[in-house]
Amino acid sequence: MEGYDHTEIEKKWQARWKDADLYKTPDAVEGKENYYFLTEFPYPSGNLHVGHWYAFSVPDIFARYMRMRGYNVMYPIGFDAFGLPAENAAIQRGLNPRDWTFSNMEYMRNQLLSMGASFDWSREVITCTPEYYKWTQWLFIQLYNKGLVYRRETSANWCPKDKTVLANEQVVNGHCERCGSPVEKRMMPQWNIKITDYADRLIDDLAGLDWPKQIKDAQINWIGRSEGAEINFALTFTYKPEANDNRGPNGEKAQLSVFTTRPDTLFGATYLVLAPEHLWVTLATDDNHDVLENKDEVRAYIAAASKKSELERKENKEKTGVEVKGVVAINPANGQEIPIYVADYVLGGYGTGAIMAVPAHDERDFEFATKFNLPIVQVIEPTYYQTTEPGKIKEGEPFDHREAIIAIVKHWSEDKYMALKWKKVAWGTFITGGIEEGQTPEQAAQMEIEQETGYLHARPVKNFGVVHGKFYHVPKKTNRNAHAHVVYLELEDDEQKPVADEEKDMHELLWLTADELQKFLTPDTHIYGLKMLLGTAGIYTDAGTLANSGQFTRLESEEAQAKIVEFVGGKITKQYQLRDWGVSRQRYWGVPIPMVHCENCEYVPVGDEQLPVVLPEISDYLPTGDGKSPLAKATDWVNTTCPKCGGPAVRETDTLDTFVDSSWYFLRYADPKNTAEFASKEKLENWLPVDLYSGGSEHTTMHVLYSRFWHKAMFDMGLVNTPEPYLKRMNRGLIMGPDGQKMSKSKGNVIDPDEIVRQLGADTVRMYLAFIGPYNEVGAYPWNPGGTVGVRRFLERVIKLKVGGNEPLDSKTDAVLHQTIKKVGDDIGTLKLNTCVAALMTLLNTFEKLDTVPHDAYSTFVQLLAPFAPHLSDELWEKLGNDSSVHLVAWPQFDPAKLVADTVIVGVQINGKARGTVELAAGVTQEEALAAARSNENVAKWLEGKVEKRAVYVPGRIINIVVD
RNA sequence: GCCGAAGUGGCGGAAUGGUAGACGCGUUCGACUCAAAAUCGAAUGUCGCAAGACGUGAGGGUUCAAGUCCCUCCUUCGGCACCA
Repeated sequence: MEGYDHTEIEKKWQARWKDADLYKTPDAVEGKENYYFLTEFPYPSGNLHVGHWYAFSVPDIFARYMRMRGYNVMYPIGFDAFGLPAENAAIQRGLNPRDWTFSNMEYMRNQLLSMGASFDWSREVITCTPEYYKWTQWLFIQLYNKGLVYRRETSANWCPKDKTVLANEQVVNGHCERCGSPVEKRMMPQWNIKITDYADRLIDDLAGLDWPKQIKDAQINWIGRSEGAEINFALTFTYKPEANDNRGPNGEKAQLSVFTTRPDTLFGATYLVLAPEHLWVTLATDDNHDVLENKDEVRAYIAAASKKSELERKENKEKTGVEVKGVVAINPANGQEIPIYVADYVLGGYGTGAIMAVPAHDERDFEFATKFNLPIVQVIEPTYYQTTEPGKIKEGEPFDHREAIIAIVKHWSEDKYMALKWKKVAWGTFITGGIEEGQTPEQAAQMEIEQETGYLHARPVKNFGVVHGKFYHVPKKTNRNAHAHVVYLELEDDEQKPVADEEKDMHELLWLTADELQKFLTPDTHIYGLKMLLGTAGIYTDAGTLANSGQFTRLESEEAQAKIVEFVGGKITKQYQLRDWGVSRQRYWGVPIPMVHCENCEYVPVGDEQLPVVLPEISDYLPTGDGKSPLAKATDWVNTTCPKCGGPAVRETDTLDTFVDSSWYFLRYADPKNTAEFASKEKLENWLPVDLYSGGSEHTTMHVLYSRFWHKAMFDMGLVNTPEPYLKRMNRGLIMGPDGQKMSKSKGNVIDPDEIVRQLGADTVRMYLAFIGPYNEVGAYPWNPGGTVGVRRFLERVIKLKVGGNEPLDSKTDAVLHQTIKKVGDDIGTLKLNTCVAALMTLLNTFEKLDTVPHDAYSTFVQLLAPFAPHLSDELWEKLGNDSSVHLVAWPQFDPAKLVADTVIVGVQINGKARGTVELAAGVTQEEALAAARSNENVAKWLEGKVEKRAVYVPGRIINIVVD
C-alpha cells in the first residue's frame, strides 16, 4: 500500500461499520458471555477535548479486545445532559437550555464518531429527555415511599448580592463565582436522601470488590466512621438552683450527652464544650428560659459565630468561646464539677454537638484550655511497643511489670549528656535501672549512675513523669513492661569512683550532644525522654497507660475504654462524617422533583400515572430573589391538584441534583427504550453488575458513592439483583498540556483533538494516548507532540512492510511473534496499554529485519493492531484479501512451545556483577550452562586465579558464579 | 495533622528478586540530496583514551543476586481536615 491517507481510510471504515451495524450489541448471544464495560458518560459541554479522547477512545481498545476474545461486549455511551452550564448559557446568552444542550450533543456525537470507537449508539441514554427522567422521578418516589427521603432545613450557599442559591461549583474560595461577594450559609427547606442509613454497608461491602485500594480508602475516609461512646454528664444549676429538680430548660432530664472516641480519657475531662448550634444552648438562651447567669453574653457569642462565614472559619482557627455561667456538669467518672463552654471549634453537625474536653490529650482542647486557663490533667502515660529486633515483643506471652528509671545526666561543664552504647545488643540508651523498695526515682537514678559510671554527685533537677516501654527482655526471656520515671540530673563535678569490670564489659559510656543523641538513641522510651528534656514532646494523644483514673489506673487504653463506658453507664456508638445527601437544587435545568404540596395532606408524591412531571418551557431562567427555582414563576405549572385528596396543591419547584440522574444511568443502558419500566428484570440480569467501570478520580467519593448507595436502596426494594453495581472500578489519569500544566485557555496550552486528528488521524491519536502511560493508574501525563509523531511513524512503517508468501518464520522471529501475542493480550487485560504498544513496536522492528513478512505472520500482526488502530487495521485486513472486518475475527492464540527460541542469551555474573553473556541452547543442563559461561572470554578473565565457591543457574535468566 | 500514591537517563516511561533504562521522543554521527525536509543506518545513563568504576530520592538490612523484599528518613503529588 502506498502512502497513508488517514482521512480517507477513517471515513471509509466508519461508514462501513455504521452500514453494517457492526457494534450493535445484542442483549444476549448464544455461546458468548456478556461483558459490560462502562465509562462515565460525558456532559454535553459543546466540544470534545483531549480528556474525552482519553476517557473514551482508549477504553475502546479494551472493548474491542474483549470482543475478539469472544465476549458479547456492551460499550455504551450517552449524555449526562442536565446541569448548570446549560442554564448559564441561557441566562448569559439568551439561549434555550434545551436547544443549547441538544445542539451540543449533536456536535459531540460526530466528534465521538471520529474516534472510531465501538459504541452501540442504539443504546444511547440522555438524562434530560422525559423518557429517561420519568424513571428518575419514579425511582425517587420509590425511595420516598421506602422512607429514605425527607424534607428538612438544610444550609445552602447563598450569595447576598445576587440573591440566589449557589451550587458548590459556583463557590470559588468562599466567594460567588459571578459577582465575587463572600458566600453565606442560609438555612432552607430542602429534600434530603438518607445515605447515612447505608454508611456501614457502603464501607463493609467494599471488602468484596476488586477495586484499587486507593479508591476504597478514599470512600472509607469520606464516610469517616468513628467508633466511640456517648456519655452523659449530669448538670447542676448554680445560678437558679431551683432548676435542679432534675429538669433541663425544656423539661428534659438535666444532662448533656457527648460523643467521644476516647472514653479512656474521661478522668481527664476538665470541661465540656457545646457547639453554638447545640439545641440545649438554643433553648437555654431563648426568651422562655432563665437559668444562665450570662445569657446575653452567650447569645452574643452565638450570634457572632453564626455570622462567621465559611471563609473566616477556615482562615482564623484561633479558638474562641464563652463560658456558660450558672450551670456546671458533673464528670461521671470522678464526680467533679466542671465548667461548660460554648465554642465554635465544636461542630453542631457531628456526634451530639457536644464534647468532653481532655486538654492533656487533645491538641484542640489543649489550645482552648491554655487560652482560657482551664485545668489540664494528665490521665494517659505514653506507652511504646518494641516492634523490631532486638527486644521485639513475643506475641501471646504475658508481661512482667517493673518500676524503673531513665536517667538523663548532664555533663558537669559541657552541654553533653551521658549515653550508653551497649555491646551485646547494639542499643543506644540513657542510664536505666530498676527502683528498689522504698526508693524515690531520684534516689534510684543516683544509685544507678554511681554503679554504672562511677560518678558520685548527680543532682536531681526534674522528674518528667512516667513512660511505659513494652519489650522482650532477652536475658530474662520474658516480655517486660517497664514503668520508667524519666529523671533529669546534672553532675556537680567529675568525682568518680572505680567502675566494676562487669559493668564496663556491658557498655561503653559516651558524652553526646542533644543532636547526636537523636541519632544515637534506640528505644522509643528514651527518645521520648530526650523530647521531654528538649521540650519538643508536645502533648500525648495516642493510646497509652491510664494514670490518675481511680480503679482504672494502670490499665491500657483499649481495655479501659469498655470498662469506663460501662462504669458511667455510657453507650458504645458509631459516628460518621458522611452527611445525608441534599438533592434539592434551586435551578431550572434539572429533573423536577415529583412532589406536590397540599394544605391538607402536606407533601405527597406524584402518582405513577402522572409521570413524568415534565419540565415546563419558561422564558426567564433567572432565579427568584428569595431563593426559589425559576420554575416557581411558571404558575400554571406550579398550581395543580393533590394526588391524594384532589384539593388545590402546588408543585415542588426545586429540581434534583444531577448526581441523582447519574446514579442509575448504567441500568438504563441495559434496556434504554423501555416505556413500561426503568429496565426489565431480564435485561438487567443480562448485564448487571457492571464488569468494569472506568472513570475520573474526581468522581471517587461523589458519583461512585451516590450510585452505590442508590443501587443498594434499589436492591433492598428488589429492583436490582446485586447489592453492588460495579465489580471493578478504575480511575484513569489526566492528560496535561505539553508544558506539564493543566490545559487551560488562559495558559494557551490546550491541544485540540480535532486538529490532531485532521493532521495525523484518529488511529494515531488513540494509539498515542494508549502509549503515554499505564491506563489503570492515576497519573498526569503531559501531551508530547513528539510522541504522536513516533506513533504515526510506526503506523506508516506497518504499511510499508513487504508481505510475502507463506514461507515459515525463523525460530527467533517466531518466538518474538508468539511472545507479542501473549504480551499484548496479557497487558490489554490489565489495561497496561503502553507496554502493549511497545510490544507491537518491537514486533515491527523484528519484522523489518526480514526481506518479506510471511502472509500469515502479517495477518496476525494486523489482528493484534486492530483494537489500537481499528481503521487502518481493517484497511490492511481488506488488502490481505479478507472479506469481513478484522474486528469480527478471533484474537490470535500463542503457542506456548514457541515462546522460547532455540537459543537464548543468558547473562553471566561473577559475585552478582554482570561480566558477560553466553548464548545457550534451550534446555541445556546447569553443568553445560556453567561450562559455557566459564569458557566465555570475559568471564574467564574474572575467574582467573579465583576459587569458585558456589554457582547459581536460573534457566533462561542468569548465571551467577560466586568466587573468593 | 490524617489517609493514599509515587520518586529510575535530557523527556514519557520499561523491568515474575535474575544482564537496570524495553519501547518511543530528543540528541549526535553517517547514507540519500545541489540543498533541505522526509526516509534509512549507527550511537546515545554518568565518569574514563581504555581497562574499568559508579549508577533507580537518602541511609541501613536480608540475599549468590535488590529499582523490586524489610527498617528509618526525605521529597513530590492526590484526597480529607477544628469530625472530639
